[in-house]
Amino acid sequence: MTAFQTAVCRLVRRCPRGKVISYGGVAAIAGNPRAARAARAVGAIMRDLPDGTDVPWWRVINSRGEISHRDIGHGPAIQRKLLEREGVRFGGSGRVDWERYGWSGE
DNA sequence: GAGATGACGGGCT
DNA sequence: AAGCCCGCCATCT
Repeated sequence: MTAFQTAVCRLVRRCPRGKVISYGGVAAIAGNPRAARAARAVGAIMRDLPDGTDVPWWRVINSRGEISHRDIGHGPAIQRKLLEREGVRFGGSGRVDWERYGWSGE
């Protein structure tokens, strides 16, 4: 475990149910000054999380408020269901209301 | 240490 | 609106 991974995981674990945050946001709150760029690294960490982890990785989405994964097919469906189960509503364009569900680290 | 990689972001077409 | 491209970061080879 690197220091960066530890910081990111600790932060995401604090994200409350029914809330979401962007990859860039995680990097920023985790203390990375180049958040917009470090976002990629955050994604890599989420990707490597094992099943049964205590890190709510599904609450981490892209800056547009949608489930990204760039270009996958069925992966997003699982994440979306997990979020909807917590009360997060998706708009017609498949996006969440950032103002309503966004988390800023409190 | 150099090159490749990708759950990203932002800007341009 | 949808897609493409480029830049940067942490990691892995």
